[in-house]
Amino acid sequence: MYERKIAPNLNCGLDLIGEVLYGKWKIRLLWFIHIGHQRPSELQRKIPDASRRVLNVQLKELEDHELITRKVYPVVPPKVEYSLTEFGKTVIPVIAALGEWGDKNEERLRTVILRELEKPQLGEN
Amino acid sequence: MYERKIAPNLNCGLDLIGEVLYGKWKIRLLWFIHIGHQRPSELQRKIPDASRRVLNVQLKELEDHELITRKVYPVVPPKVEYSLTEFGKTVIPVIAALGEWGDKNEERLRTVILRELEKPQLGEN
DNA sequence: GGGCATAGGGATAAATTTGTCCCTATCTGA
DNA sequence: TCAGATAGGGACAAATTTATCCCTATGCCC
Repeated sequence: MYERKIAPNLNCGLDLIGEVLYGKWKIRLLWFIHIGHQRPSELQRKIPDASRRVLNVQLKELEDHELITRKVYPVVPPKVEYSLTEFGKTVIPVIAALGEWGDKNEERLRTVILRELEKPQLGEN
Repeated sequence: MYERKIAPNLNCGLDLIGEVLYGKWKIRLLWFIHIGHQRPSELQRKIPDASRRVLNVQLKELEDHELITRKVYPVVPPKVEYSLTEFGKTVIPVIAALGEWGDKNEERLRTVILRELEKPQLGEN
């Protein structure tokens, strides 16, 4: 496992929430679990751009940070279900606010984002 | 300048907002500009853990994404002031929600975050 | 002049995150 | 028996982000 060489900043609320939500797929994972997709294979199908490996890693971190719980059913084939903890549920409105802002401004965001992606080779000196 | 090799996902609002806010210092920059620290040197003093270089890069991206504007005063020594655009102002409540959640749960977050940092060498098998 | 503050950029290195590949294990169904 | 679904981990590579170092330029102050 990777071991940090630089300590994180934990000065303010923004630093703290960043430590637990910052991760390419974490917010999506929380959201999908929230709306009822609780099994790893389901989540992987919902987020096909993420590799299984990374989803597992990020799920583990969410679990370590007490935002979700992992319940293992002693059956074969294995069955695992993730659920939001009470603590995890409290962060859902914040994620919803993020998503709403993104949706509301979809067109504009798409424009400014794609503009940067499409002409990186033209210097603007 | 770094050129992406993998296209970003722009499927939903969460992807879109991620493209413009994802960056170690971006949220902090927006916040500090919001509360009145508008000059680069001021921002650098407010965020001493970030290198000047990276703050400049991230400010440039925020500007490209139309969240802030950069006003240059033709004086010597140089003077530059960043301001939120109208668009940028609309994201402030979302950032505030993030910060509030972090502040409200400060103690718990600090606990779970530090727990992971402090015993990475003890296997849990 | 020398040093500091202002603002910023290029080249490159380091840190961190994310992805790929391959392996384990069990039961079901063809 | 062999393939596929289930869940997951180790080793390693690639991508991406962030930091470091050094450079430019001007005016002020001592």
